[in-house]
Parts: sequence; structure tokens; C-alpha cells
Amino acid sequence: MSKQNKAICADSLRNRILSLDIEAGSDIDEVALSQEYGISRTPLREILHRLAGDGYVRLEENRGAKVASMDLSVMRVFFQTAPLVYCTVARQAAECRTGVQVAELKETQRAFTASAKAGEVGETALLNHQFHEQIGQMAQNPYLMASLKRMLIDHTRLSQTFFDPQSDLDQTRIAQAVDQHDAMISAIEAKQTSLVIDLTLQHWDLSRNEMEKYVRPDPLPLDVISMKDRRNAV
Amino acid sequence: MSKQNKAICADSLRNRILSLDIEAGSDIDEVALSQEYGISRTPLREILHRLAGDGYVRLEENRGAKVASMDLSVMRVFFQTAPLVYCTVARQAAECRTGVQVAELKETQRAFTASAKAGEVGETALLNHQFHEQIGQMAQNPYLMASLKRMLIDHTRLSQTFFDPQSDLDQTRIAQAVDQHDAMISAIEAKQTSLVIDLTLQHWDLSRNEMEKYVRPDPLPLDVISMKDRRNAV
DNA sequence: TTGACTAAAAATGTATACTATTTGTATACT
DNA sequence: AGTATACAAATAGTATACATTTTTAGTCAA
Repeated sequence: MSKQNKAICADSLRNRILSLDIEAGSDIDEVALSQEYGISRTPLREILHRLAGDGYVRLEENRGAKVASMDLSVMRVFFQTAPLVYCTVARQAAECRTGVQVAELKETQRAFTASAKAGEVGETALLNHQFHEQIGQMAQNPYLMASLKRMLIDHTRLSQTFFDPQSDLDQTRIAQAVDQHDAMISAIEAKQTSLVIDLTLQHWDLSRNEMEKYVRPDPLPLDVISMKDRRNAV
Repeated sequence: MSKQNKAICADSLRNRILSLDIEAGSDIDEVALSQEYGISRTPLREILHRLAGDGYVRLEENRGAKVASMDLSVMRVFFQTAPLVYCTVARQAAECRTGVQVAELKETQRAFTASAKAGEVGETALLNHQFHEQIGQMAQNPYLMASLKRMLIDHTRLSQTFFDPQSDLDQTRIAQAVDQHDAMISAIEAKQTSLVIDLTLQHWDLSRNEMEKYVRPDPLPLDVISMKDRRNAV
């Protein structure tokens, strides 16, 4: 019974961290979580140690686990490193992918497309995460997979706003992402390595623009109309 | 008391895996190890979960932890990926290194040189590991660091024979490695990025040749003189 | 001898109780 | 008032006992 709960807890924690449901940098309450998932502290702590190795959390001596933070200094490195890792992985995926893996990727893409159209922000982001992790698995490269997974943790958290359509422009952007996924699948299936790399770069550019907006949003307007209106009230 | 033991145990396990003292693929006896290090199974299991996330071991449901294996299919990928990761990290290390870090690297290199000259095979390999991990830390890139660390696990295990001088040729080779380290330190200190990359590639070539010999050793001699000698004995 | 079945054992996984450390709060003191 | 100290509560870490699963050894029948 609780054997299942442990796996459920591990998956759930990962997802909650990725979706910022548990926000970056916050510390984790072992007692509360163990009760929430119906397991005792022992297995929960084992999960946390595993997540520490995977880069989801950071363990501090005698003060428990904290969700990995996203400080600005690391963000810089994130944007530097992403193209290299994503493109290298994508190339190798196109070279090594099996038929079964392509089928699985298509299945994920179906779910992703549906979720995106339904406007399910959190779920869409997680399915996007899964999509790119599956491409990583195709590459059969455990070394780069380690980098990719760590990049995707921050990528998914940063892109949390990405799949939230608030304007027509957002709709277009999400539709573009969906189309790019489709094109990537085709290229991977056809083993067109250089095409995959191009598509991956395009996909990254789309994503990057949005993330940079999140990190460095438009400044608040300087000429605040509402302030004028309220002058009298002061 | 046993708080210390936990950290000691974690370090020791890492080193024993790297030095093939616990051989690749073998399974880990929780009870025996916990007794050996004077801790109970609970903290030991937490260590193992952490090591699983770091790629040192693999956890299997209901059948404990096994040391990460080194199958031939992965080796291929290892040789493919190493130059990219090592060079990218080395470049960034040269760009980002601090003075303190350079000093620490020099200190490690001193110990490495001494150990190599003394012919301490296992210790030399571990200090070589530490040397390259420190270069990784200089790069300030947690994403690539994940890949680098995983590469170094296998690299150190594969190079276990490297630092064992059995012939004059081996002596030369080890001296070369020491010199290359010195050159890399200088280049990193001087922030000469393109030189660091060249040196890293040279260092990799030296290491690779030796490792390939380990993976694919010289075949046994076909004309076995000893067999002729012992014909009469049969 | 081989194969299937069973029981004992060994080992893995979990829960709980206990210890140690940190953190918060109240009180005394300068 | 502000700081220092002491004590209490909360939280982290560990050990142990217990439950579950896997492995091993042994038995019997084909």
C-alpha cells in the first residue's frame, strides 16, 4: 500500500517543484508531507535525498531540504548552456531513436497538444517537460541526460507563464510551439539530424524570448494615470 | 559521533566505487556496510539514495542498490561525449575561475604529482578525479557539472590502470599527464581559453588511448612459447 | 536428474520511538 | 530599550523493531 504511496509522493514532489506549486527556495516540511502522502518520515527522507542528487532540492545539515533556488547568477549560465545541450541531445536522438520511442513521443505530443488547447497551464508545462525528456532518452546518452534533466528543471519552472494564454499573441505563440514539436518529431523519425538541430534552435528561441520576459518583465508604466486621478484624494 | 560517520561513509563509498574497490555492477550489502561504518541502516540508505541520484549506484525495487555498471554500449557514448563536455567546461573554467580556486587547484596538483611519483595507484586516480572536478567547479555551471561528474565516475574507474607504472613507457605517460595538468593550470590562471581547450584535448587523447587499451587490451599471443615447452608434460 | 512446490532465511522497506540540534520565546539584567 | 541568557517547542537525524519481499535450501514427484 504505502509502497505505491512512496512512488506517488516522489512523482508528485517532482511535479509540484516543476510547476512552482512548491516555490523555489522554500523549505520542505517533512512531517507535513509525510502525513499528506500517507508515508512515514523514513521513506520521505529517502525520496528527498534522491531528489537532492537529481538537483530538485538542496539538503542542509540539520536544517532539512530546500527546493533548489533559481538565482539570477545561475540564470545567466542557463541561457548560455541550453542551446548546446539541447542541440547535441536532439542530434543524437535523431541518430539513435527507436520506432517505439517515436511512437511514445507522438503520444506525449497528442496529450501536450490537447492540454495546450484546453488552456491547462500547469499540465501543459509538465507535458512539455516530458516531451523534451523523452527526446533525451532517445539520445541514449546518460552523461548528457544528466545535464538535460537539470536544465529542464529550471526550464519548466521558468516557462510556467509560457503556456498561460492571456492574449491572442500568446495563443499564436503556443500554437507555434505545438507546430515545432510536430516538426521535430518528423525530423527525428526521418533521422534528419541537421534539420532537428535547426528546429531545436528555433524552438529554443521561441522559449527563450518568453522566459527572458519572465525574468525581466516590462517595467511598470512611469506615467500612472490612476495617480493623477487620485491627486485630489491625497 | 555517528553524524560524522555518515559523511565519512558517503565519501568512502564514492571513493571505493571510483577505485573499483567495490566493482561495477556488484550489489551492496546494507547490513554489512552499516556495521562497517558504525551507522544504522537508515542513514546508510539515505546515502545510497543520494548516490543513486548522482549516478554512482542504481536502486532496484525490493532488491537494493547495485553499483552503476559500465557496459560496452555506454562506453561508446562515453568516448563520443567526453571531448565536448571536458572542453566546454575547461573553457568556462578559464573564463570564470577565481584566484582562490586556482590556488586550490595547484594544491591538488601538488598532491597529485607527489602521489603519482610515489606510485600510489588508487590515490593518484582519486586525486586526478578531484583535479578535474575542481576545474568543473571553476566553470560555475551546475548544468554541465552534472554531466562532468557522471563522466568522471566512469573515467576514473576506466583509468584505474592508467596510474600503475609497470614499464618505462608508463612512467613517461604519467609524467606527461602531470605536465599537462601544470600547463592547464597556467592557461586557466591566464584565462587563455583557446589554449585551455587545446590542452584539454591533448590530455583527453592521452587518457583515451590508455582507456581504449583497457577496454580492448592486446590479444593474447597466438604462438605461445610456454605451450611448446610444456608439450612433453601433457 | 529435473522440475515444481514449500518452508526457512536473508535482505529490503517502513513505522515508530528516541536523541540531538536548531529555533523561538520569555525572563532577567545592563 | 536593548541585549543576554535560559528554557521550551519544533525540527532534523538516528536506531531499532517490525512487515514485506526475495532468495535459498530442501523435499517430493515425474
